[in-house]
Amino acid sequence: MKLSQSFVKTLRDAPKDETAKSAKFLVRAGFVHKELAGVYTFLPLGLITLKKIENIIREEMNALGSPEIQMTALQNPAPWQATKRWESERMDIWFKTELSAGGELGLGPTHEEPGTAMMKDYIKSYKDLPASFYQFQTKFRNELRAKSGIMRTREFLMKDLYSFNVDQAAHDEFYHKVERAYKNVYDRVGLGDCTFETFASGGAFSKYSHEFQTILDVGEDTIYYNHDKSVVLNEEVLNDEILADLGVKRDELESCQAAEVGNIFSLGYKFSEPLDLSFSDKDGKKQLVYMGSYGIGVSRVMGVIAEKFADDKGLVWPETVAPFKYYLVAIGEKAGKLAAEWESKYSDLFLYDDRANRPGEKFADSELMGLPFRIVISDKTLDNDSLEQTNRKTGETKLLTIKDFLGILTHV
RNA sequence: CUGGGUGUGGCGCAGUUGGUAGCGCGCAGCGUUCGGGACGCUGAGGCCGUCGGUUCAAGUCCGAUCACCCAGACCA
Repeated sequence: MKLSQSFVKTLRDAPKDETAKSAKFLVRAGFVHKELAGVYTFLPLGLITLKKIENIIREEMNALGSPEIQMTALQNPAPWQATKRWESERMDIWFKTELSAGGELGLGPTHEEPGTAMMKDYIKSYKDLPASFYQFQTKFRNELRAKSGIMRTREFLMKDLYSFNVDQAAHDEFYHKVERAYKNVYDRVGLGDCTFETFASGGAFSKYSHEFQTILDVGEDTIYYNHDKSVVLNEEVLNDEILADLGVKRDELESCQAAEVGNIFSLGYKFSEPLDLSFSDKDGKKQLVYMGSYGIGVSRVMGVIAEKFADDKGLVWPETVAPFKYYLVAIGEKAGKLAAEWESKYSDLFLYDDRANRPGEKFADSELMGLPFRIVISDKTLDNDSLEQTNRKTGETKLLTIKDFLGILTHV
């Protein structure tokens, strides 16, 4: 892609209303554009990054054998009324609106209710189970206070998965598969080393749930862990009961800040009962469906990655989620022609800085945008049939021959 | 929602005791530059968040309101 077509106008100074390091860089580097507090447009570079994360999650969800669908943002109040979650006193994050013809609608903050209600049409018999589906969808939450750039917003992209099983044993088996899939996701986006499955409150649904928490200074949650981090729990469940359940003592736990990047819940009959999602078992007896729900905030994960790896010069994207692998800088006329050629041939790999700016600015911007490698070709290097490759993370620079480099490209 | 703070060209900021707005960056043109955010000259761009008040006169004083930020609370 050509930088001139990427809506990138890098800023020397971050707008003063951004505080989080990640938000400052994401705005300065032209990944996102702020519309309102907690409401962001994803510009070309930001959207490509978001889609890369989305695709990693999609692959892992597909590997579970779960199909992808897309539900609606607009919500029918009826199923929410059935579960007593329509009233704003019970769910204070609703964005509600109304139909011109009369009647109220909501903008979905999550999708347990419509998902459960919908499945009444597809689950009739034990033969229809197990079932599950997932989606990527824009969620709306009327947060009292948005903050930290794209890590806590009022409109955000979420992957949510819902599972339907005949009983708890069948559910538990699927739940463990999702746990493993989530670990794969965090490994693949580069957060594996610093993300831990954490005991958390089950809220209204169950005794405990599991969250995936990424250790992060500016994270909103406090987590506690034992020496080898084999036991990690959220502060909200730090009590004698769970300490006994987990077999750890309070004084052997340390704490740190962390950001929640995913959660998995055993819902049990919490939704199937009020919405009457049931099936006929082998004896023709009616049974309630045992449910689970599993979420990953895709845009928040992007924010956490940005926050986690940024250094004082800018963003540092892991290769798996970077919008492009190479930031291409050409110095000189001959080099410019070659760069344009590479960009048109491998447009998914190169972000070609085709601006008329001086090299120094391009170098600084390449560091701000944080692509894994910067490639510099100049008429000088071309005379030696070579180019310069700089690793964004380590700063290490090496010379490669054009031939070797093109060889690497064709193997990507 | 409670408490605190901020709104002045695209971004960051200054603006004295009220007298009709300025700087840096960015942007446009010309020229010199061209491997680490160059330099010179010229130029464009602002109802000072909004509404109302006080005053001969308001960016500046008063009131209201909106937006944004921080801390807390909240957070399937």
